[in-house]
This record gives sequence, C-alpha cells and structure tokens, in this order.
Amino acid sequence: MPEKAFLPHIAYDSVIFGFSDGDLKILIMEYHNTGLFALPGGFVRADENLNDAVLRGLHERTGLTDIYLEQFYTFGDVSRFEPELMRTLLEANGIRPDEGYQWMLDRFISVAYYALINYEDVTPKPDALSDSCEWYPVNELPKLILDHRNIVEKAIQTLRDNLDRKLVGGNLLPKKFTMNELQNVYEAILGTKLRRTTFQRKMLAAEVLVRHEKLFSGKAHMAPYLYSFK
Amino acid sequence: MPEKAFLPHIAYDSVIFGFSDGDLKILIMEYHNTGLFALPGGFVRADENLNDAVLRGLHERTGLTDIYLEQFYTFGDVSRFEPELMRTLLEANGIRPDEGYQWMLDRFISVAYYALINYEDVTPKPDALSDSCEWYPVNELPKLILDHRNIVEKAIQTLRDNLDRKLVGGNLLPKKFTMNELQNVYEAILGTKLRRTTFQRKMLAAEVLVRHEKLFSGKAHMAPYLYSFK
DNA sequence: CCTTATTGTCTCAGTTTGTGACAATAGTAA
DNA sequence: TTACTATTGTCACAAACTGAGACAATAAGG
Repeated sequence: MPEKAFLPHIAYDSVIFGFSDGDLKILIMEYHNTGLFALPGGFVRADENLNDAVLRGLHERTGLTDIYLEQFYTFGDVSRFEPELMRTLLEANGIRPDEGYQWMLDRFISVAYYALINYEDVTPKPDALSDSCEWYPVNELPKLILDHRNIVEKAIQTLRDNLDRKLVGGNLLPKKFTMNELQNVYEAILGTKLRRTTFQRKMLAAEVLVRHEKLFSGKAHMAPYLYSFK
Repeated sequence: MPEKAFLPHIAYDSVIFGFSDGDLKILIMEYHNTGLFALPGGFVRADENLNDAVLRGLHERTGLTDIYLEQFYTFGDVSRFEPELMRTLLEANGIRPDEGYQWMLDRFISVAYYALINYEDVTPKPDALSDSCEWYPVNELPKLILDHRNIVEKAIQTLRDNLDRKLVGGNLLPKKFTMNELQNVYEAILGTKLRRTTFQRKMLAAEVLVRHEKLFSGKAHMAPYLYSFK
C-alpha cells in the first residue's frame, strides 16, 4: 500500500443496509485483535473517481456490482482526528507506521454513503484488517469507533426522508416481492406500523409496481400477488 | 500561505443565494486578468472543522456571521483535475507554483455548501485572487470553471427539495416581509407561479410566522401585514 | 363442506387542496 | 365628499386525498 496510491486526508464510509427477519440491518466490521467495530470504508486512489472508489469497496465487501448507492454527507470535524486509535488498529495488524503507513495516522475527512442491497444476495467478506464483516440490526449496534454512530444516525434519517420521495425501499428486497414484504421494509425503516389498506393504495397509485403471478405459500389463506418495480 | 496550513486535496465551494428584483441570484467571483469565473471557495486549515472553514470564507466574502448554511454534496470526479487551469490562475496573479503553491495544482475534492442570505445585508468583497465578487441571476450566469455549473444546478435542486420540508425561504428576506414578498421568493426558487390564496393559507397554517404591523407603501390599495419567522 | 387466516377492493367520513368570490382597505381623481 | 382602482385577507365550495373499517374472495386443512 504505497503512500502515493491514495489521496491523503480523504476517506469514505458506507452504511450498507439490508433487511431480514423484519429488521433493518447494516454491515459492521470488527478489526483484528482489538474488539473495535467500524463501518466499512476505504480510501480513494489518486486516479479514481470518488464514487468509483466507494463502488469498488462495496464490491469487495459484498461481491455485488449493481448497487443502489447515495452520498449523503461529508464529515469533517477535527474531533475525528484520533491518531492513537489508528495506531492501535495498525499495530494490532502487525503494521508499523514507519513502513509507509504514516499517512493513515493523519486527519481524515470522510464522505459518507448509504447503500441498499438485497440481504439474500450477499455473503459479507472482511478486509485485510478485519476479522469479520457482519449484519447488525440498527437497534443493536455495538459501540463504534470515531463518529461512526453519528454517521449511521444520519444515514437512517436521510433514508427516511428519501423513502417516500424516491420510493427507494424496493432495493432492499429481491426482484419480486409481495405487498406485505414491501410494507415490512417501510415499517422497519420508519420505525412505525403502517395501515395495510392505505399502504397498498398508495403504492399502487404511484404506478411504479408491476403485478406478476400469485405466490402460493402453502398457508391456508388467499395468496398475495408478487410485484416488481418498473 | 505555507503549505502545511491547509489540508491538501480538500476544498469547499459555496453557492451563496440572494434575492432581489424578483430574481434568485448567486455570488460569482472573477479572477484577476483571466476572464475566468468561479464560485467562492477555499481550503480547510489543518486544525479547523470543515464547517467552520466554510463559515470563515462566507464571513470574508459577505461580512455576515449568522448565516443559513447547508452542505449538499461532495464532488470528487477525476475530471475536476485541471492543473493547467490552476496554473493560469496563479500566474495571472504573479504567483509561481514553486513558491510553496505547488499543492494548489493537485487534484481536489470539493465539498459544496449553499447559503441563504439577505441581499440587502451584503456588500460582496473579492478575495486576493479576484477582481470582483458580484451577484448574478441564476438564469444569466457566465461560463464557470471546472464543474461549478454542475454544482450550482445541484444546489438549486437541493434548495427546491428542501423548500417545503424546511420552510427555509425566509432566510433570503429581511427580518420583516410581506406575504407577497415571501411568495415571490418561493416562485423564484421553484421557477413557477403559485396561487396567492393557497400560498397564504399554507404559510399561515404552518404556524411559523408572526404577524406584525401593516406596511403602508403609499399605493392606492389595502396595505399588507408584515411577518417575521418565529 | 366447513373453518381460518390473509388478501384485494370498496365505502364512508374527515381532512386537505384547488379555485374563485367578495368585502375591506389605502390611496387617487373627480 | 364621493367614486374608482389595485391589492389584500378571508371565506365558500368542489375536488382530491387519507384514515379507518367492512367485506367478499381465496387457499389451504380438517
């Protein structure tokens, strides 16, 4: 990792949302031998678009290429600067700062993105510095380093704000889904229960859904239609 | 301007909105002896919060301290990198890159903010590299350097999206204003005419306005009330 | 064939929004 | 003083939208 390969002082962090078991979840990494948890993030190559750097990182973590991705804020407070913490992370990986990693101890400004992916499509992969990369329900996050907790809060807030405006919830589901599954996603994001009939009416009126065949679950009741987004 | 005073590779640009003569306007700077126009921007000191750097720059350009300011996007494409352009700017000011300004020729990622200010409160001041800092209607902008045109477009789009959600239009007016003036601001931002009675009803129902005395303009008709925001 | 859980649709009331009407000014002109 | 004009604050009515429940139509299982 030669110093000049990356832009110094600039990082990105990604809040990767998934949905399973009725919970909104995000991917969290745990660093080797430290018990420290953090958002997946990375650096920008000197000849690489910022957005492409994030997509590259996301691909490495999830294996996915077509990802719904949105930049939502850039965090630039001086209080982000904690060289002792970074030194701990590096040393826990047997890396000495004087081996060309000095730049990682500098102050960083971080551009934050959130991604929406289909939980089923992914087997999370840790990076070189991490033991694990795992899903955590947003209500049961471990303590995170730096201002990462703050980043998550702002990601959720932005996602809520955009939910109706951009009708973006479907990106957390498989291509085909039932109206009830879509409603569960909305409820998990908003943190409130919604009325079934009102939700269905609003979604159908938005004219963004295509109705497909019915889904027979084997249960003793009327089978729901499957839908996909146009 | 010693190199280590500022974070390299990181800049900010600000889209400073004002309102006069029925037009939405922004501040544009013209660089010395070049005919090049750009958004007001600057760099972040090594020990300064990103947001504070922007407020500092805004204060230098406008003299104002209490400013409505919002970060809206960070531009990080490689295509922003145009060292010849920056060299031209520096040389037109009699500055040689080898005098400690080499870092300004590097690739920059720019965090973009928009500000809403009261046009009447401001006498724009150019910075060291500029001949002028002047208001331009958003529909009559000169050709801007780099991706600044793009930044302006995104600022306007964000402002439109936030207009109803945050009831933010009043920041472009003096403390006290008439309902008609507020409507004119909204129309200039949205680029559409609004219905007088509907607009008035919505604003009053939002319970964010305080009604004051009437404003007598000397014209031959009923005088409107003055309002301020709570 | 009867029961049960869930779904798609409809209804009805309550609320919000679009649209025009209208009286109340604050001046000017006769 | 008395018309006359332009603009404002408010109301009235219809249209559209939303909340809340009702209900018939399933898809199994017993």
